[in-house]
Amino acid sequence: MDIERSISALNNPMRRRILEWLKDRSNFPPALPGHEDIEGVCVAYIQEKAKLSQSTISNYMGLLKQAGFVRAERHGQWTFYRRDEENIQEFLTAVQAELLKK
Amino acid sequence: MDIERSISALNNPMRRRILEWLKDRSNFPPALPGHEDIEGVCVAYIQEKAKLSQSTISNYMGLLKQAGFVRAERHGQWTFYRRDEENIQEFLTAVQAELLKK
DNA sequence: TCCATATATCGAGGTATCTCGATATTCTTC
DNA sequence: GAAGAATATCGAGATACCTCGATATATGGA
Repeated sequence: MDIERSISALNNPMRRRILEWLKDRSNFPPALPGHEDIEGVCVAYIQEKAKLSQSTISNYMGLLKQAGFVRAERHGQWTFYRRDEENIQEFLTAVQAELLKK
Repeated sequence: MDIERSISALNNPMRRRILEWLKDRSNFPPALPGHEDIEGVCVAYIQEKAKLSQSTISNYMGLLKQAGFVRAERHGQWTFYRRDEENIQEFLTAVQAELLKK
């Protein structure tokens, strides 16, 4: 858990928005046929919603992954990203311990 | 409460360390004579501990203040900075609401 | 094997942040 | 009001971040 990297990843409005979008699969188009049971959203869907370039979104997801906020799972040619709730909770606990007085 | 500005202020290790130092007055030299009852720490003390230039620390404290993490109080030629626990708590609640799923 | 698709990586231009020294401002004291 | 001290602001060079298009890599299908 690298709090430095995590805060840095959060220091960008679009990356935070993506994290919010990923709370609910229904923020994105329906799953690809044959992939209905896979948790997570492919990069193309996130890019479409964010309206940023493919390389930027791929980079963002890599940063969010390094920060521990998301997990990536490859299925065929797609990479599916989903939130890592445990790590997110761990980060919140850590930042709270660092910021709060007692 | 500008979460954008707050996260940006936290996105620097020394600024976070200063916030931690300010949890406890005893992290700094004793109060100046005649100012024993004033809450907060003057810029010079923070600078001495941080070992960064005066202008940098002044700038950092300004950023922490804009972010709502500290309050500034002028007494004569000194500016005393102290943590704003209410705003810190408010920030933590806000970031938790944004990050946490339910 | 060759091609199309999805994603990752690379290189670069623009912008913001970091940090400093120099200077300005504010306040105290003589 | 002049000098000195504490802090704030300014200007600048170095570094990091943002974002893109171009290219590379991996996968699936004809």
